[in-house]
Amino acid sequence: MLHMGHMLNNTIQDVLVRRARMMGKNACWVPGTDHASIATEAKVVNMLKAKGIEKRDISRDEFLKYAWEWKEEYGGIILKQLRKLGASCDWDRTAFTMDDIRYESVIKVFVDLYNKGLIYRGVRMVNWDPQALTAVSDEEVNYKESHSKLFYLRYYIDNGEKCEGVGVKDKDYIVVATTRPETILGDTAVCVHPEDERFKWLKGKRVIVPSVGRSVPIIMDEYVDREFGTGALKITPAHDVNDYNLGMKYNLETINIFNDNGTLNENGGKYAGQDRFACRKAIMKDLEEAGLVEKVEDYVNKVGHSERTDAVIEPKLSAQWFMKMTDIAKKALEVVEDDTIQFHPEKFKNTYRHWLENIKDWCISRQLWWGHRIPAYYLDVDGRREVVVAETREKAFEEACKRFPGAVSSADQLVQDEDVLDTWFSSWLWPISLFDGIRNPDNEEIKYYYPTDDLITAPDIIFFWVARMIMAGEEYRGEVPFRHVYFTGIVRDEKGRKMSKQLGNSPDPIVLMEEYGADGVRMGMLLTAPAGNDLPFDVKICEQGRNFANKIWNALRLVKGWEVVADGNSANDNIQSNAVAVEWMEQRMACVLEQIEKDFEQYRLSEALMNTYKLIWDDFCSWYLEMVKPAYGKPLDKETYDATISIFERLMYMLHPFMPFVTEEIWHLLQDTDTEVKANMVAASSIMMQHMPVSVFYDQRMLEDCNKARDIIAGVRNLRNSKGLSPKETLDLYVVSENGSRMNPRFDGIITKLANVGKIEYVVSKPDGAVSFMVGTTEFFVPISQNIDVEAERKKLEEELKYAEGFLASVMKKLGNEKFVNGAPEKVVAVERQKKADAEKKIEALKQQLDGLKG
RNA sequence: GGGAGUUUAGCUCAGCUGGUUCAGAGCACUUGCCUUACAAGCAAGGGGUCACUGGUUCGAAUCCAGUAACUCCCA
Repeated sequence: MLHMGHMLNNTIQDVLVRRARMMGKNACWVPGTDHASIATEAKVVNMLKAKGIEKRDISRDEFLKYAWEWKEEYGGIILKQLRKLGASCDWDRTAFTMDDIRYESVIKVFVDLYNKGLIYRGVRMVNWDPQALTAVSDEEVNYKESHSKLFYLRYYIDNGEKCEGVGVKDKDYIVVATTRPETILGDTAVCVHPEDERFKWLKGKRVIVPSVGRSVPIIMDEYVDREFGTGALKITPAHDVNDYNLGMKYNLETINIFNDNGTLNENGGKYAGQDRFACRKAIMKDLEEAGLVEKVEDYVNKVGHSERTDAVIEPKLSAQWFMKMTDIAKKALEVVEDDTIQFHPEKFKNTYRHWLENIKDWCISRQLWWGHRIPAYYLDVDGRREVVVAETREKAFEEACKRFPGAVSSADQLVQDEDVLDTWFSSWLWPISLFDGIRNPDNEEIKYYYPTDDLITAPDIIFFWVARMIMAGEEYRGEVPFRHVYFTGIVRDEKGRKMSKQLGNSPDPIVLMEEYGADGVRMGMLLTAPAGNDLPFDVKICEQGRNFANKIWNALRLVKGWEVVADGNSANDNIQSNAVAVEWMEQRMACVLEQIEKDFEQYRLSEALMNTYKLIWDDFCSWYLEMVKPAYGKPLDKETYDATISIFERLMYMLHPFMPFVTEEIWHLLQDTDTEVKANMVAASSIMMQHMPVSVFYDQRMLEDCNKARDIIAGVRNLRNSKGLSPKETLDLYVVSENGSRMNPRFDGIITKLANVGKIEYVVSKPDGAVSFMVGTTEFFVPISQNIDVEAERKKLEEELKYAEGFLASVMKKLGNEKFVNGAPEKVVAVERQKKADAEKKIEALKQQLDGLKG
């Protein structure tokens, strides 16, 4: 099922791929799914159980048949849902980690790495998932804080007699603390620190494991943390990694007390058959009764849980396949350190480095059936068990004959390893195996598409997937698999909790899309998702997206509703200022486009979207369309109309990567379809095949002039607002100009229209019965018919004056500081001088106005 | 226990290698408008001691050190 994380991830991918496509690139986005070994196997096992079938009662082949059926039924759901989101993948390339090409690639790689000596089989302490009945890798263990108990148990000194734990005098026992009392059944030593004064007397002695009665040696090793518990540590080599290492070092006996499913085995004595947690209770009860418990404390520790089943992980000694990581990790680190691969945001470099510098060998075997079966074949050679590794049974047989002549007489005698490979052992080849680059390393596709450009992923699989893809890339292409890795945030609910199935706090994306539209949801997600930041998701942000789509739709209605006349002169008298409006909008687009291009270069998608949003809503809808909009019932000249359509069209191109559906629809409706030929052409085409506009040189001066005009318009509107004047009432505008300077007159028409001003006139001093506002250092007066509230005006002016004077004072302080004038760059000082001049001019003007009020 | 990151408006976040009136954006909020595209809207407006303390500097949201809170990763 699609969840919000998928939505976010795929929306981002789609934005990038649509943009790249519109920029004329051969953009390729291959969709695919993995086989999710553990999760899927668990589902299938449960499904069979519901049918009354136990996995152990059916053959491997039968089981796989059910698993494939399951895959066929559910495996494609996500891909189907992605289409609703608008994901513009290369759908006919859809791949699966267990389809033929990918399966063979994985096997080939395994054999190759084995032959290179990078893969080996060994008995190691692994993370055992007693529920899934498989080993999992270090990365698949989550440590969770848990409130448990610390049990203090008495280990009596062994005086050569069996100790039954009764009637023993003081000082002839030591106390050992443990969180897992059931594991005493496997204890084979007690360890203390060699420099711990408290325990020096124990040297060479032995103690009796409580209840068990086994005599074990005291060993002394610096590994022990003297501060923890009592300073004495029980050693259970079969069930703890550190204990295992000590066991190796001191040649201790290793007693395995657990079955694979977490119950006690025959070594558990009377507890055999009990679950490990039930046994813990039972054994504590018995120890209490035997007087072997010193005390029990509350204790908070971190307990490892399986990423897949959430079962408490049991360290278990078992034979597994591993991959050596040291050398390959070095290369993978280099290419990120030197920015051959860039991370966005960069901070993930730290996480990445830390992991690779402390990497351990990768446990790649899983005791499951659903997955790529390990191509290792065993045979008996003079009573020894030997292994050959080859891509097929036949090849393995050849190999066996060569290495062990006469050991086997037919391929059937070889016994294949029962285990499958970690799912990530297939995913890590993805960028290569997608283009069949493992089986056919020189094919045209892999040569063309590899290395890829962008990987979009969640930070929680940086090790599982990202790091390992880089390793595979280095190993099999001698080149990185991608140039940029964009880490998305984790989608959280409004309370900050990660959205998850268990909590049920994730909205169903499909329902959300029905409510707000796919475009609305896409925009909502992107707006709150700067790279790498967690994303506190609230369905409300989708509203903003929906509203935006609605806004654009209405703009289309407006534009398409205009009556257009070819003869400009008869159309209206706005033709001059319309031309200015068009010119300004073109400049404005070029300017914002430049910013958006920068945003994309830096993978700041939410910024790019916000800039597009403001360009369309504010500049285009609120300003431009209002500038050129003809009066009610009046037509528009064709030139302006054509320019408007062209602008509208390009804005849709810019928005298209973010909101593919509404832009596609509007683009079609914007087209001129007056002949059948044109209509057919439009119908056959798509906005996604059009060219993305690119930034061009723009006139900064013109943008500034327009900003000034916009400020003047806002000034007049503000005045209307505060004086309660209707927008319908036409006002006059007087501009104070003592030295004859003029504003750019090209915007006069626009000002008169948008501010509903009758005339603009330059004056030397204030006219009567007028209120004022300032833009920059220029004073504006608007005469109004009603009485002016002198007190209110005075208050307003005094406040402005106070601010200006305060500002001037701070500037003067700087300029009065010799160190500043001498030390700061010329430019900075000049700016301060300009500030001073402007502030003085403003203060002068304000004072005059105040004087005028008195009179 | 080790490491990394974050802290700026009610909320979510920009603010690049110190220097324009630098304290920003979107949303939310307030006021006035059913103005012939849009009330899912229009116009205008209010709002922050840049976590805290100290330092460097002519000048610090920005650089340095310490403190606090939160988050993530690893063992």
